[in-house]
Amino acid sequence: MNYSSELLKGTLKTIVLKLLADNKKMYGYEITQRVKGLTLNKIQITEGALYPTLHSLEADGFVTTETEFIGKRVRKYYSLSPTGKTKTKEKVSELADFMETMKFLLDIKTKTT
Amino acid sequence: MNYSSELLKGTLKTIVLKLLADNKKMYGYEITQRVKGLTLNKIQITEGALYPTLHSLEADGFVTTETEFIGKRVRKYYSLSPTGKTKTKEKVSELADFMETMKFLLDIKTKTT
DNA sequence: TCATATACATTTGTTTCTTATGTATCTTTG
DNA sequence: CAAAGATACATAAGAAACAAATGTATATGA
Repeated sequence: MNYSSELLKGTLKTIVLKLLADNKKMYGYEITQRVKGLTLNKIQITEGALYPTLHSLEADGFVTTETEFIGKRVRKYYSLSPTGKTKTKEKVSELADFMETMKFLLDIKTKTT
Repeated sequence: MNYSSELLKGTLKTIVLKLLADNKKMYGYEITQRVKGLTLNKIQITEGALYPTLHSLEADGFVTTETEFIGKRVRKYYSLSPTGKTKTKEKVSELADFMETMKFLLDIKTKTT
């Protein structure tokens, strides 16, 4: 089982930033596998979502990259920049706050009628 | 303050369904005000988002409508259908599950390097 | 050798929202 | 009493963030 696709929207960037904050450097494919493993296959990040996200984070200066060769195959590592670390804290705490709000909304038993 | 807009994506339908489950019947404008009030202005549902969502829920048979006139002004009430009630439980529990997963992902302190 | 996994990337949708616009009535306030 | 703001519906155009599909290439295991 995995979640209906619309739920991931808006959280992917935060997930990626948080993983980079916890792991110093990671490459794209590794990120997809890590998330898949950590969430027991519930969240599967597609390549069409991940790579544009990583490129966008790089364009915004939140991550830096270094290319490494494993045999003949290229591997592109991503690391947080100083502003990226600040951004990560903001995004994570915003998402945590949002989840608290959602939890409250989903639990309410208000009666008006 | 309010959340960056992308966070609401994917949760709006669930919020609406849950409100209807708790309140028997509500009209569109009322829903926007209720959410605004309950979340202390953190979540403001726009009309361009809400009405298409309500129409979509109706088209899918999850809600039924009844029109009422307050003076000369029309007011359209929405109520959950039986399948809508089932759908609500599904969506709410899926979102709750997703939030648990996200909470876990955001708290991890895995070290690999 | 052939399927699967690893690893990057882009293109073309689709969904779901925001912003803007439109219509109309009701209420409050200077 | 006029004008602003609130109530109440709706749709259209555009943006954002994904999924799905496609492409290229190397490595590995059966």
